[in-house]
Amino acid sequence: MTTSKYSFTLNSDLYIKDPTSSVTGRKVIASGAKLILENGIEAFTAKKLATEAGITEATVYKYFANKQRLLQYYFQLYWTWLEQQVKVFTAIETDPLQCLVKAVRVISNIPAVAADPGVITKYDLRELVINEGSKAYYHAQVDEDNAKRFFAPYKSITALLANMILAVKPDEKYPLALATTIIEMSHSLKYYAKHLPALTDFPHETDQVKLDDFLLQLLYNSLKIKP
Amino acid sequence: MTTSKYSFTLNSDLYIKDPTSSVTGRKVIASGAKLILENGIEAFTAKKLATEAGITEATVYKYFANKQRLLQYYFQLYWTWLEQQVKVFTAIETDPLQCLVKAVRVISNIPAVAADPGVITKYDLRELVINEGSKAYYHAQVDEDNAKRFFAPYKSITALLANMILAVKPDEKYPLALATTIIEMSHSLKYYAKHLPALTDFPHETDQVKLDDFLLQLLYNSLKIKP
DNA sequence: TCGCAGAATATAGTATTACTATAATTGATG
DNA sequence: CATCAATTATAGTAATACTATATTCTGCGA
Repeated sequence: MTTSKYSFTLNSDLYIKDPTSSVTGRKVIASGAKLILENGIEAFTAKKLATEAGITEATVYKYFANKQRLLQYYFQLYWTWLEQQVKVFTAIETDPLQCLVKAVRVISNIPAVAADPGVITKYDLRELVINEGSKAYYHAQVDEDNAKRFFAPYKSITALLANMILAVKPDEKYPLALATTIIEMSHSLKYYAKHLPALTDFPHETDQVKLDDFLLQLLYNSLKIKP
Repeated sequence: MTTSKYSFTLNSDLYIKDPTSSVTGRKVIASGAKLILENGIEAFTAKKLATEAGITEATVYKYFANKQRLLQYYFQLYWTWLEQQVKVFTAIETDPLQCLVKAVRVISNIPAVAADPGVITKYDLRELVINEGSKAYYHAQVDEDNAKRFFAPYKSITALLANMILAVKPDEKYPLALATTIIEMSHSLKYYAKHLPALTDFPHETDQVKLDDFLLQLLYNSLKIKP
């Protein structure tokens, strides 16, 4: 059952042919992620992907119409997976606050894991989304793409977190904006810590602990709860 | 003295020839902003800029090495100007809290103003930076560019806000991260309100008031102050 | 008024990219 | 064994992101 590595279904408008449906398709996904991570989406081309994957350029275009779609595929894959993770890890919690705290920890912190060659690790996928994810929607076609529901998983995890916030503090005026803030900053502060450390108080890439602490503080304070 | 429209000096590594030093250079800046705003940086080319400005493509390259540099020029122009604004508007405040509140309001809210043809309004410049600004640093060359101090103005305004935070709450553990959060969310929530309203609680573009309120709440709560 | 320098133009050219098209080959299936 | 889909090999196009160079224009000082 290699195909069911990711058991959820992604928006089929993202691809021309489902890349999980064949060995070649999976090579496209894996090599694409590797190259985008290494040199960024701007330097990434279909030709390089083909060479890396040992296939032809034409084949790449059988799966994805262009590199924007491939990026959006990773974006959707990541957020869909992360929402699942949040659900799995919070399922055991009964206390709404513990539930929320757990959710934030899951969102903020994905442990590195031994690499499975030829498959992207979640850790890599996360780094890809941290580095390039915003380009999936900071784009002239954002409204079109939104109409195609390409950002549904991102909205979905935000709504999930917002509901958890409401469960703790039912009169919170801005649950969605607060959820968005937590989610967005968990990504961008990690990028800043690595590349623009003057924008953070945790200048070392290793300081995941402080980032988690900051986000939880922000949340506790917003909900007016003593930690 | 049209030349001194922006009286501060930008990092000269950003350009090959100072675009404020000639009529042609100013046309490059104005037309570039117009086109990038209209269709995004991806669709923007030197040829289109040349046509729009009524000059030749070669001339464009006399001013900027590539479109990434032009974008970074707008980015730097915007943050430099905004920091000045913050300084000007907070100068009259003596109370640290009022000072901070004023700063957040200035950062979050730039009034639209009648267009001066051929010159970018601050309102447009802000929209450009909201839409495309993150691409100035979410880029494979971020470390190189950072070494060239291209992001200094962005760091500077963040540091300014962080110091204002410290003035109100000297024991704040994460002043920089909090300042970054306020600054970043003031931009991205505005973009989301317009394009991905499901991520916010203020779905109409006009709801600047709620965005301001959200950011101030976030700040008050983080500083544990009653509004 | 001349001559000069710097600015901009006109023109051309290159390597690369982002695709699209098509015929030939392979490989699995019934 | 025939067939059908997947993939390849090959080719081609329009656009992009520059770079180069010779020419023209413009204002300025001598």
